[in-house]
Order: sequence, then C-alpha cells, then structure tokens
Amino acid sequence: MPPRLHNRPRSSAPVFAALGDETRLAIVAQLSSRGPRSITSLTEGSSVTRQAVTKHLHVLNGAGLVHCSRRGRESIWELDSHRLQDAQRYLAEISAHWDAAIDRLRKFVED
Amino acid sequence: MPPRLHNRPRSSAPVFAALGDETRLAIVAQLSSRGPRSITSLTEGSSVTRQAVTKHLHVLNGAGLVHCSRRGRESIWELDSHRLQDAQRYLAEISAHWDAAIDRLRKFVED
DNA sequence: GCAATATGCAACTGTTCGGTTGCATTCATT
DNA sequence: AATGAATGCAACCGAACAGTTGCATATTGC
Repeated sequence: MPPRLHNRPRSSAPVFAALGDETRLAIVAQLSSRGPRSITSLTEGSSVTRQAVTKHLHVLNGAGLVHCSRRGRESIWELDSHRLQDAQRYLAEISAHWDAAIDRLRKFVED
Repeated sequence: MPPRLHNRPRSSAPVFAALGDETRLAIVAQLSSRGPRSITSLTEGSSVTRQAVTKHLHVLNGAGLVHCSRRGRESIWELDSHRLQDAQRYLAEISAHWDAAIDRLRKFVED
C-alpha cells in the first residue's frame, strides 16, 4: 500500500450533512437497492426536477458518497460505501461509549 | 409496553441533518465522552456563543438526540442514544445491501 | 441529416441556517 | 435585598441551500 499524506481522519459531519436531506437520502436508498442508475432514472422515482437531482448527486459526490462514469450519452451514478461505513462506525462508537457510561452510572447509583 | 399511535418508521434524515454540522457533532461527542453537562460547560469547549450552543441543543433535541432537565438555575443536557442507533442501523443496512449487490455483480462478471 | 433523448450550465428566487447582540428572567449565595 | 451566575427570548444579518426555468451541448437511432 502506498503511503498517503494528508491522511488525518476527516470529520463525518459532511457525510451526515449530505445524508440530512430527504431527497438525497432517497437517492442513496435507491442507488443501494436498485443499483447504479442514470440521472433520468433517478429522477423518475423522485418528485423534483432532473436538475435538482443532478445538484443532489454532486453534493453526495462532494461528500464522497457516490461517483459517476459516463456511458454514451448518460452518466451512471454509483454508490460508494466507504464513507457510509465510516459514519456508521462513528455513530456506533458514540452510542456505545455513552451507553457504557450510563451503565456505570446506574451501577454506581444502585449501591 | 403502552401501544403507541403514529408509529410509522420516521426517516433518519432529520437525525443526519442534526449531525451534519461540525459544532453540533462536537456537542454530541462531548456529551458522549464527558457525560451530561450544562450549557455553559458545553460552551466552554466550543468556539461559538452560548446562544449558538443553545440553538444547536434545541436542534439536536428536535431530532430526538438529546433531552434536558432543569437542576437549580442550570439546565443539564443529556444524550439520547436511541435515534443514534436507529441511524447507525440504517447506514449499516444500506452499505451492507450495496456491498452484497456489488459482490453478486463481481461474481457474475467473473464467469 | 434529423429528431429525440440525456445531460450540462447558468441565473434567479424564496427559505433556512448559523451566528451574533441586546435585554429580560430566574436562581443561588452572601 | 442585592449581586452574580445561568439561562431564556427576540430581532437581526449574511451566507448557504433547495429548487426552479431557460438554454446549450452531446449522443443515439432511424
């Protein structure tokens, strides 16, 4: 593996921000369940304009959650699960840590 | 367990939106690691105003991530891990489902 | 070549958001 | 009762955001 510089752990906040919109979350869910799709295909399932979907895709791309590849006249967007898993781990750590602390507190109070 | 009406599974988008801000994520992390705290105590660790912290706490509260209880002249804010775990599960499902689909696709292509 | 399809780009709009400042209120302590 | 500490409330501001419309560009298929 090549050594990578600038490798400090980036915050998960941008990922959460990207997922914090109903439309975008729906896009992510659709990509996850129905596989890589074109913009028009993604727009059909949505209630907003194609351009709105395009914008959301770029936001998701900026958060490292999706990437696209051109195929003919359409661009196929695909999910990228790494950041998703990072965010998931982050949440797991926080709630686990919290629950452990609460448990300790409860046992302490019960004495 | 009392039967709860209006129990349809609420979207995780509001939770993600609440976590999608650096300041709020820092507050959550601080509550998780240092336990329930007052607003002033949370403000000390932050770079913004007390009122800003207050606003963020209300946003987190709106997403069901924290709750507060008055003690004397200070209000103690506490983490609420349920929604956090919901969101975590949601992310786990999405990425797991996606990875499984990708695996199937790879095996299919390799034939 | 031409019509239809798929996307890209840019400007514009109303709303939400993060943050601040100023002032009022509540509570503890002496 | 009076001072200080902790919080609540409200108005305000600039920036970011979600979404739209209009038009340009590229690609497919007949």
